[in-house]
Amino acid sequence: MSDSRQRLIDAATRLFLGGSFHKIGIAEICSEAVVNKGTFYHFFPSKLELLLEVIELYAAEMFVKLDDLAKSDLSPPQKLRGIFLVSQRDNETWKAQHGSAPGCFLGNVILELGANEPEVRAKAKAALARWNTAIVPIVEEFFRAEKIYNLDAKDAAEVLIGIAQGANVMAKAKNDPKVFRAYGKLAVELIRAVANPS
Amino acid sequence: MSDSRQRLIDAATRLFLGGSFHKIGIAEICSEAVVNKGTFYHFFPSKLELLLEVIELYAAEMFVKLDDLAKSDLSPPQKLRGIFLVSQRDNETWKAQHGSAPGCFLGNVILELGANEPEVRAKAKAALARWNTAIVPIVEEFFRAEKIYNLDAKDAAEVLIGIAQGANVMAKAKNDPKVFRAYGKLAVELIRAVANPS
DNA sequence: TCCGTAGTTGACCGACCGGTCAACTTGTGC
DNA sequence: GCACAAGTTGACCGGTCGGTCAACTACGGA
Repeated sequence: MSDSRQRLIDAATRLFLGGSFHKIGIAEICSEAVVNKGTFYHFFPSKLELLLEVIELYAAEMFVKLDDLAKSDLSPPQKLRGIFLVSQRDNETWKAQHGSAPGCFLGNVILELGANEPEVRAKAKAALARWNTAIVPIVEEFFRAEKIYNLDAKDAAEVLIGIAQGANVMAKAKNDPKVFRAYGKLAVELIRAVANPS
Repeated sequence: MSDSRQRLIDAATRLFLGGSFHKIGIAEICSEAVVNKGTFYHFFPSKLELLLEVIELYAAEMFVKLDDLAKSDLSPPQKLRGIFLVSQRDNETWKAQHGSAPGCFLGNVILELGANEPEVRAKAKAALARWNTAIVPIVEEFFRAEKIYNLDAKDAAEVLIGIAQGANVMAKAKNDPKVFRAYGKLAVELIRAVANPS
């Protein structure tokens, strides 16, 4: 069994995250994967099809991280903040290796292609929905701990994802993954505030 | 006096917002602006240089909108929420004409080019800082109205911008500008909550 | 009227784009 | 040992990329 296909996916994941879909050429992906162009088209019908697969895998990886977080033994508020720390760690790791905070691959893809590639947007939307299901248990646990009964966990989870996407934009703009810490802290207060309006 | 230069900027603004920097070619910009390629390079040394100018103008336009909002006679909480309604209206207008929510041009540019083009990132960072100065009066007014004395208006303004960026990502992912309303509502509660921690 | 400058034109450049293809090698089941 | 599929190769395709350039026109000031 050849691993060319996997090498192509790995290479594309790295290159797309570090650059952008339209900037990275197939030749570059093949070069990074040490594979010939013909082999690329043996495994993928088009560059876009490869992207869809990369999105899928990125989404799955992130889902696992969030799921692990949900199953961890951290305190409920710590878990909530942990959602942001996951992104922070990813950004820090990448920046240490490449010099720039990359943001969230899903957010990058949505903003670059969301308006013109319906398949990409649909895939990204589905990925966000999956992340939502990973976060809901965290939110529910937080609700139980804080005796919050008047909020919908799914709605809250979605807002958290949105704020995390915003934090990714700011982290990339400032090239500083530390911004996530502030947003994580605020998110906890936000949920409490919405549950107990003044 | 020729208006070719302005037409090029207008065309590029439209095309970049609807697509992405790397996807749009100079030929396409020239075609949209009804200008020859040679003329393009008479006014701009490179495609990137044009982008920088487009960013500048987009940032200035948004600054005016936020500044007008600050000077309006809306109530303090309404002004806070208005920050999000500005983006919502922009997205709605564009979607009505082109079918897709475009997000925020600044966010789009940051995620696509922020990691690889230091000039772009610097420009975008500066633009975010200018928006911050437009929002600070809104936040300060809100602080006065709510008798909040323990928070820094500049910090709060920055968080608001970050959340608005996140809302733009979500709006583009769902192709639904209505999401802004929820984030605007939440932002008000968030500020209150951080000021009065439980 | 003439000059200089600003603006315009479109052919042209080499490089690269995404994608194709027919020939070839390698691995597998029988 | 053979057949067949899976995988690999790299030359090749038309088209487009960002950018250059020398020739040309339009126009305001002296």
